Amino acid sequence: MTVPTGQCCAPIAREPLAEQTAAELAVMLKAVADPVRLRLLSMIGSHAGGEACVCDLTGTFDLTAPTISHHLKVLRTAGLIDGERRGTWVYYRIIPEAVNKLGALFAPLAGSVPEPASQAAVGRTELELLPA
Amino acid sequence: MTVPTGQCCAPIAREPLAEQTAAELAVMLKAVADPVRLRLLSMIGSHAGGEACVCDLTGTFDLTAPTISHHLKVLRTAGLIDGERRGTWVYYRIIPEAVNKLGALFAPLAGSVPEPASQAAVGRTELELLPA
DNA sequence: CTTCTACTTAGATGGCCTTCTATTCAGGAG
DNA sequence: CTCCTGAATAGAAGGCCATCTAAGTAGAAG
Repeated sequence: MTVPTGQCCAPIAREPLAEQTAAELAVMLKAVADPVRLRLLSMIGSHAGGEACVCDLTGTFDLTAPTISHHLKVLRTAGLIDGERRGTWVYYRIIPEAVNKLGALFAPLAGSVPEPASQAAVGRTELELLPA
Repeated sequence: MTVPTGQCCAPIAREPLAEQTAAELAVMLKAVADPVRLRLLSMIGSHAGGEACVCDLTGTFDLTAPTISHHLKVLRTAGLIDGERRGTWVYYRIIPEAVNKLGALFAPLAGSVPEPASQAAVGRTELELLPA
């Protein structure tokens, strides 16, 4: 028994992903699988106050405003960020639950170095994959 | 100070991703951002013995063998899996470090519920993003 | 050596995706 | 009201990607 068959690894390595689950996750992953969108998500998430104005984002890239707007829409459609207009500017913020869902997919892979497992149930949302 | 500016969230929300880092991560994410490849990765990772023969994978999909082979090559090129031929069959296995790298990107996002942070340094590889 | 099976490579096709320019919408200022 | 700025939408062009069929390679078996 090389693998204990209990819960040992990342959800993705625990049991085969159902077809529909994979399709749903792929939508989110596809939104993040772009250098520009990945940086946008990172810039929004790391911005002071947890939110960033579009005007803070456009200057960083050699892209036109409509292109940035398009990428933001992709992220928003995938449920990763949310936008709100306040006066002249539009502010975007990360939706933590969505990001956590991606993290939980790959996160706790014990791998070749089986850690002492000292933080079993701390209130994480590791298994909340299906109730999308 | 709404955000402590210390290490609080997922790496992606801690500081803006560098351009090159985002490009490298996007390659890996793009490999995973496909329903078929996501299921392939899951099937390989969850297979008994930690490895799966190609013949075990082809039957699950309504796709031709060359298409499956193509997807496996994408996953292998991205560094997510590794393949080995033993006799007649070819066996693929997951590369845990690569999957961990994706997990670490999104994983420990405290989000709206700041947990007591009881598992600061357990030996995780959370910060091993840049030394790709 | 020939043949069969498992898998990969080569090349082509259709669709999706990123980016642009041009236009439109939303709010504030004069 | 009119003008200006910030942002989104519309539509088009070009490239990339998933999939297929056809052909090639690797190993076992007769």
